[in-house]
Amino acid sequence: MKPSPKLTCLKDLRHRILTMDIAPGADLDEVALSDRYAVSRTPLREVLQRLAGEGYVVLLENRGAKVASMDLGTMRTFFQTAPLIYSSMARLAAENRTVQQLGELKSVQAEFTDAVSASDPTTMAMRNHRFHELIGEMADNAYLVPSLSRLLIDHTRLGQVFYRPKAPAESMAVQKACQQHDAMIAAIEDGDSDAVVDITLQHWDLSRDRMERFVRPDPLPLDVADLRERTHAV
Amino acid sequence: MKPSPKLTCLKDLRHRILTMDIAPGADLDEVALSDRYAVSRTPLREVLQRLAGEGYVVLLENRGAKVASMDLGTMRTFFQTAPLIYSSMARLAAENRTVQQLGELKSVQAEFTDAVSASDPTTMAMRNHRFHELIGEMADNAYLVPSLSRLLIDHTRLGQVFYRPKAPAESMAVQKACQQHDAMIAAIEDGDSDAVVDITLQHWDLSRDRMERFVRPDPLPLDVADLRERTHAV
DNA sequence: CCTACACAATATGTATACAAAGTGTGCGCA
DNA sequence: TGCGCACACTTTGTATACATATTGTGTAGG
Repeated sequence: MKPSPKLTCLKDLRHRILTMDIAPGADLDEVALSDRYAVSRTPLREVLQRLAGEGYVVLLENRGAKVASMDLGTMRTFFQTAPLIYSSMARLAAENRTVQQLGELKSVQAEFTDAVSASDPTTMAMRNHRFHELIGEMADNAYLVPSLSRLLIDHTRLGQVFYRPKAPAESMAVQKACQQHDAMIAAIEDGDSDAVVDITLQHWDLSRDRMERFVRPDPLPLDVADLRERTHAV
Repeated sequence: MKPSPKLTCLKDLRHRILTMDIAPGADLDEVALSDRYAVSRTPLREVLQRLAGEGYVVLLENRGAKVASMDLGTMRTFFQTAPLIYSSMARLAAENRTVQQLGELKSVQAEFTDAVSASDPTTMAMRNHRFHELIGEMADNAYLVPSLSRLLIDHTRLGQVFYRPKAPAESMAVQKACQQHDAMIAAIEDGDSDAVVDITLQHWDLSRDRMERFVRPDPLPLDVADLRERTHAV
């Protein structure tokens, strides 16, 4: 039962896009990719079509595929939309989860914790992605899942910075996020909709703070006296 | 500038699925379709992949494509999700619409009114679809649009009954829906978010009532005495 | 020197032939 | 007669060759 090269290609491209190994907005060359994954252009194009359907890439008529970009407009929309979808999904997950899904969620959370301990940012990001994707599956809502998936693509890409803590405060934030995951699992297991929505929104606030700090970091320290001199110098 | 057969195929399949000319759950034969639209299997398969990405069809590994079904679980989710997405989109549309989009919306609404006057159920359904799709475009939210699109697919299919009025009461309902469209346009033009959300929810309630009546119609009139006799007879 | 057009090079889109997987039928055997 | 296996048939998946569109470059003309 070896996995088909096509499926490998699909999953690897998803992975590389989420980890920004392939940058947002980057052009994808069909022949280069079909060469890399040892499939012909026909199935490769089907993979690209599928990735386009999932929101990972955009297809341009007669001008190939490129990775979905993350411009300012996108980000604005992202911050506007995320809490609505995340909280809706959380509520539905608490109502509709199966025991099997709950087990898988715990398993993924354990793996996530391992990655945190190992300080492996990429693995952390991917397992966090899987964690939230699973909550989407639990919600069992075919209409909302596509929205969640698209949000998670950009969340995971934006959140890379989250898992590469520079300052100790950042490291603490990851710890806290991890605890929130545990609390979410508990609330989902209890079927406590209100609790899981509450924790989810806290989780979002934490994540948003980090991301906004990345987008709009603290200004570099200035030496005012020095600045004044430069002004005169010119 | 003649349209490519591929694009014709894509649009026509969408149309036929929405009008249930191709029934929910129906199997799609690649060779039959590629024959019908005069394209080879390669571009046809790309069309199917794209339709799958949009939620019109589902692709089964090594077992072809079938039109997205509308089972009980789907419908339950549909009724649960529609008001959330519709009202969110309405609010965003009022905030983000461009004047050009507003013009197009008015134009589509005029066409819809024409179809109502002409009592052309299929055209009504398709123009109603386009009307709400446009509101999605106005909302300018790449994360929510896929959810709206999927809801509209099922709404349009389910709502066919809406536009084939049997009783005078049904005909009145269509008139009312038409007026609500006008009210939505006015509210969107004014940028009155609260108003458009309010009207949108009323619009949903109207539509939902009709659809639920279809799903769970009034029971057939019984002659109780007669029923009793039958019971004894057995 | 800049612009515009033409042609070459590259990349995408389509058709067709072939391979592989799935499905149904019929025959043999218990 | 019922079950199971094998083989043929149908359908889907992949590779490759060819057609078409886009892009870059070079040259001629203003």
